[in-house]
Amino acid sequence: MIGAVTEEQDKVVRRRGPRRDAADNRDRVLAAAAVAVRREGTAVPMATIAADAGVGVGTVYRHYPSRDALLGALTHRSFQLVLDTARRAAAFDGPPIERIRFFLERTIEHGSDLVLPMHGGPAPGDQATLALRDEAHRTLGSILEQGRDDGTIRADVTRADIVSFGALLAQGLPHVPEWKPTARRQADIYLAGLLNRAAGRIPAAEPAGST
Amino acid sequence: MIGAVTEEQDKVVRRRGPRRDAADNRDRVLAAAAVAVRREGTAVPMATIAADAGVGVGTVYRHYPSRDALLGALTHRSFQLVLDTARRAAAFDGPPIERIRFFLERTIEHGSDLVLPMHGGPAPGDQATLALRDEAHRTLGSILEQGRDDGTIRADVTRADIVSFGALLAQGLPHVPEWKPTARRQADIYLAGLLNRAAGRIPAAEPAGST
DNA sequence: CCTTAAACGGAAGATATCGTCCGACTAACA
DNA sequence: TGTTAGTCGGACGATATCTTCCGTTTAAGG
Repeated sequence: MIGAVTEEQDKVVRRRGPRRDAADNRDRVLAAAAVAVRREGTAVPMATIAADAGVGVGTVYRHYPSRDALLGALTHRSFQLVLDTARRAAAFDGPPIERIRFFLERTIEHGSDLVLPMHGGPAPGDQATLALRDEAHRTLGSILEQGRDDGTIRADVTRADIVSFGALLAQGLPHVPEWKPTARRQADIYLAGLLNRAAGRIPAAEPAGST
Repeated sequence: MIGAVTEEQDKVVRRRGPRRDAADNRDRVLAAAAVAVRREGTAVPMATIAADAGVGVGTVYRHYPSRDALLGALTHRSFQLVLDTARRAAAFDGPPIERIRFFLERTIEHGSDLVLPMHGGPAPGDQATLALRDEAHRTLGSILEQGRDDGTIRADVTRADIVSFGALLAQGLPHVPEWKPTARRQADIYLAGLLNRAAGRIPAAEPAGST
């Protein structure tokens, strides 16, 4: 009996992996959706996404059974990118303010890959994505605390402030065609505002390589 | 003959003014549209707007013959508010940085009345609205120049920076329910970043009027 | 090369939304 | 109060978009 059961399970568990074309199309649909959603909003026709991805509508619906599923996948991917960026920022070699700068600049560069703010963040039931978001917030929070502890960053700034500002920059303004340069300027001004004025200009430590 | 013609023209020219109920409904539709568009995006069904305004769809279409006309009216009104705010800011009694603060705070307060950034600014052919926008930009620019001239504001900041940031704050983040407090914090940080650090606190040169 | 499970595209029925049209209603003026 | 131009609401036919379904095509293992 046990042997037979094992064989059956084996058959069920060892299903073939996904086909190449399927995996490719899945990615292309997600990428096309990201661009289309930023361009036309979340109500963009599925047919448009399919056409942009170079596949049929049927293929879109096979990979993402509904519009919500597709938007959910988009959101998940966005938060993956945000968390990844936050972690790289935390590992960046430099004072806290420069880590935050790193985070904001990278976020701006991601551009149309970040679709999260446009339709309300993670769905309340999407635990996986919520976990990603929370971890990203925590990571950013730890950077901020370093800056508060060493006195270089205003003590009244919260991690929610940084996160909100990053989301604002990622979201952009629909009617500004070349958003990135503008976003970089905004970030520069904002970062200056983050510094603790009372601290004057800290001795900049060593010019570099003082790790 | 001339007399007869004059009489006819008189009849044509002296049409009655708009009826009370018509004027009221017109305003209610615009107000409802502003809220609905911010809540659901520019693709919000006209029926929803009509219901929110407490009128029939026919009434919406009579006042605004198409969705574009309605969005155009929304945009026009938004820029009227922005220009008005900019002018009040310019007349505000205080140093340039406080005038800019006044502008940003007022812009945040307007909240859902400002719908402009969500669908791409004024239509290219809408001269009246474009003029409103340009005048608002100029007004803000003059405030900024005062700050640059007296050395209190960073010289590398442009009026486009201020305008973009204001638009960002007005736009908000869809998934943040209580946006205004967050926006006020962002503005506070940004304003700090606007100040000219090198200037330290300069002796204010001449109090003013040295133009 | 052959077999087969899986993926593909797009036609088609079901829905949702649009914008028009017209009979009923009412504010404004005499 | 009577007249009437102007306004109101919402039903309706046209259009747009959604999602499913299935015959055809293809990647991958034997």
